[in-house]
Amino acid sequence: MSSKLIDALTLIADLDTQSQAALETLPLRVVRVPVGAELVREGDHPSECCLLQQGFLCRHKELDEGKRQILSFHLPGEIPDLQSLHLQTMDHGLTALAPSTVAYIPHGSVQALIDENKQIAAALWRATLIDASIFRQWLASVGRSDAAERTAHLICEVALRMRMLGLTEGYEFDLPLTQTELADALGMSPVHINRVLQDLRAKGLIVTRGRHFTIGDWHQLKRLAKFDPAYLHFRKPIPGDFR
Amino acid sequence: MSSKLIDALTLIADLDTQSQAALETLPLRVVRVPVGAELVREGDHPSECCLLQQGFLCRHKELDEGKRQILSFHLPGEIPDLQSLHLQTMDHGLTALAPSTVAYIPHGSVQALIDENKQIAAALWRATLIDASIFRQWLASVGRSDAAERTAHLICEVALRMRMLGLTEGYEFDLPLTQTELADALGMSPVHINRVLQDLRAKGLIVTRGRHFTIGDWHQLKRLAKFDPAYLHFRKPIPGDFR
DNA sequence: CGTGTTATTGACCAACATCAAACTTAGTGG
DNA sequence: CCACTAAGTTTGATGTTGGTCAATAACACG
Repeated sequence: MSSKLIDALTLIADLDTQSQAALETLPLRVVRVPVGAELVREGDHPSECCLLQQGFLCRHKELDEGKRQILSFHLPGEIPDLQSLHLQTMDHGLTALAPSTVAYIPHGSVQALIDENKQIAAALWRATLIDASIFRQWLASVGRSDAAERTAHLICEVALRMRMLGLTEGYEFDLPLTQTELADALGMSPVHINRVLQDLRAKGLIVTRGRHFTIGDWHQLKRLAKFDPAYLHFRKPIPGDFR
Repeated sequence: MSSKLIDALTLIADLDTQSQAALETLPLRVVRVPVGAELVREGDHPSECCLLQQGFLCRHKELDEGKRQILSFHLPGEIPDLQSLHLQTMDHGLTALAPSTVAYIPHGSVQALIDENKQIAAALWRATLIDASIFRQWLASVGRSDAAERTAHLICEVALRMRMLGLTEGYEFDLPLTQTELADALGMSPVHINRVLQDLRAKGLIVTRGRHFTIGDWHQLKRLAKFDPAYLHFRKPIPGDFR
């Protein structure tokens, strides 16, 4: 079985078969977690990192008065807290937003692999740099674009990332998020995101049935979002229907 | 002469004398640049990275209609575009906000050092991870706190970073930024940042003479900002006057 | 079914943006 | 050293986006 991790890493970096085989040897402690499980907390000093195999995670910071900011979403194949390898103290939390399967990998095993395989070292570093690139994009969105553009942009991003990871076909996907969670990611209120989504639906840009999304008009959505996937730094070509 | 780079890296990572010596061997192409010089542009494919020796840089994304978001500020000793080592295409620009001295280092030389010295490899990776941590903090600030808190937070961050790098003593420092640039960093309008600054001055939290800042009341400022320096991941203790 | 969560709606309001003008400062050339 | 200019800062008036509050409706699940 070709692992999700390899799918995700080969999407952004070159890995020869030897490196891929080496990745398969990583010892995994597989755990199923329910919605709402906080895998890592702000302030923790993890000794393992966390490969998502199935499900949907987010990283988040809690602020006072119940406010929180979701910092990123994570899809199968990603290692959201790879940074803990070099940053001892977590500056944010990691939580499951859908029922998920997670594989814990001891830092020592990852470090050993990095030490002996430069290709893997580069790929993992690159993965954390792409993380950072996505933070920059979100920062620019939250700082400088309005609610509709920001929302559309997030939908474009998630849809494309899912597609590139081979998790979906075409324009349909599940976004296992409440509107409140969307709001926390986009820096807005639940009420307002509700209205924005209604707007996007009214314009035919998206269709939703519960948490199942269909993109109704990719080109319009992309244009509204001013979405340019360059910041995702994929090494594989983007499929025609998502150009 | 102990280099700024070593000051900055030993602030966040352990480097033995051998590693420090190795860093000193990096070939530097030193250039002086005026205010406004764009060292790297969005879309570029740099073959060198850029060590700031003197001055003040920022990274930024341009949006349409003249809008822009400043993504980070950079102080002497930092390598703002270290990421270009692994991300071929720049997803943002790098510009001097003060007259600066910059040392270009070929990617090849950095990579060679990384390949042969694990301590340096770890330190540089860690530096990019701290970058990312700061993006997360900015994202949370822009997304979830109000103008005054955000502004105070930025002032705390820059003041502390300067102090930790040994660029300043006490509570005084120069911030070579126009209010428009501050606004672009904080995701607000120039008019509004002006009013927020007036407020902070009126409360005695800061004193400004032109672009020279003095922190009038660190504890109050820190409290208003809800500033917790953990996200900067320093390995050295924070001086008493900045606790 | 009943209960808790999530989505939706409407009324109202606050924070912040925009616009335009006046004022200050720093830099430049005569 | 002064006048001139351009850049940056400050102010006031006004507008808008999006937040808050509170109630209702729709689901989801045991």
